[in-house]
Amino acid sequence: MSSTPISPNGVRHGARGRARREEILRAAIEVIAERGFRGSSIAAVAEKVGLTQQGLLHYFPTKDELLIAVLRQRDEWDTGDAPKAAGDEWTMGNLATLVEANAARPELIRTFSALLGESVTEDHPAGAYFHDRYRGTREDMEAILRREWGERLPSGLTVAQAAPLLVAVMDGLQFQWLHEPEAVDLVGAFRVFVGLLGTRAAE
Amino acid sequence: MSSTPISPNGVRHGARGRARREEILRAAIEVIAERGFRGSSIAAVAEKVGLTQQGLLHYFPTKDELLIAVLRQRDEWDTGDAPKAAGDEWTMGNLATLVEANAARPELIRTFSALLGESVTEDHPAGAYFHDRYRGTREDMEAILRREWGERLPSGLTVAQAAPLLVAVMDGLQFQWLHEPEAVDLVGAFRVFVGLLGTRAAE
DNA sequence: ATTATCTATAGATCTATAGATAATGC
DNA sequence: ATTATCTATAGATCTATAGATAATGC
Repeated sequence: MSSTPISPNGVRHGARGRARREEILRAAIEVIAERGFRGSSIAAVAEKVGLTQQGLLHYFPTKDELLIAVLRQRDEWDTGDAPKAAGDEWTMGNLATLVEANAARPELIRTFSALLGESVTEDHPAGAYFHDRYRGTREDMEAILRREWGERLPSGLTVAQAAPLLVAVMDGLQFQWLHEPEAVDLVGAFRVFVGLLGTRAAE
Repeated sequence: MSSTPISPNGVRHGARGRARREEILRAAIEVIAERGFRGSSIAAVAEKVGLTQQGLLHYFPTKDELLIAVLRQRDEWDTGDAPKAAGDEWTMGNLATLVEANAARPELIRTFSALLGESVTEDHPAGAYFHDRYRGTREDMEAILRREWGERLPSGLTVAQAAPLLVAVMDGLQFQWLHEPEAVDLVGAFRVFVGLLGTRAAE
């Protein structure tokens, strides 16, 4: 029995193959940022890494499986590179730092936003991913808010009320920022919102 | 000289044609809600109204022109049907009512959200539209906020700070709501946010 | 005349399968 | 042996143009 790792699609890969897969995923993220998922062809991704379309299909047997892998990888490069020190819990503070880091990687944001848009259409291969992700993200936000302020924020909102708003503000600001980066201060606006949540309401 | 109105693409239409155009736009909105723009074919739209693909192209000579017309029409059906009495100014109150009305028309929201996502990709035919729309919407929000509370809101934010957040919350909540309508209270969450903006901060 | 539709069709793509060949790794 | 790639190709689509025909409106 070989101990060679098996990728989610069952194909075995050595170190060489693993590097190739990552290269392909990087290219796929770029292509999706440019044309969305439905609008992009696997041939365009293949060309970017110097493969034929059929060569790429050796690593990811279908276009949908490539997308699933992209979503996983994107997540990792996004939150994985996060400024959160190992072992530390997330806090409102480093959440803002994450937004700051994102602002430096517009292609990751563009890919995410394009896929988020497509994902609301019927039978989209990213539909389940976003459905689950949102549920999880709201829970994560609740945990962070609770750790920071307890069940009720200084502004008077409950964590259950604030969490979806926090997620909405992050997603929504990204769209405005992608369309007009000069006019929208992604990080600044996010900080203002966090400040609003944490401001004590008058009696 | 005929007084027959001329549509944006230069084709003349009588009452018959105008009704047909509207029928096509309604079908296009449905198809885009299902498959996005890049993912949908004009043939699918044509079939919905009982035309051949080539028959549809008589009314909208290219797929892109169909999309532009869809965006215009969607806007009209959205804000046009708004609960704002004729002549009245927009207020925070009927903004919430607009969100309420939207929640009853998920297909319009789905079309909007899918197109918004696609629009951040390169050379997308809706790119200019969304760019301009965001700029305009932020200005509209600033005007509404200013009318309601003056240059500084009770919470301490300036209208310039609050406007992009207001837009972001609306867009962002819609995505969460489309993915999990049972878990996200679109109208309720929006109202909570408006309340947050209008809550007086403690000294 | 003009408007509304249709048939026919060119010319691009796109995904995925089949099967060959070259390179690598025990 | 297994992995990495390639050529060939089937089978679907998709947009848009050309040109014919039927219906409608002054």
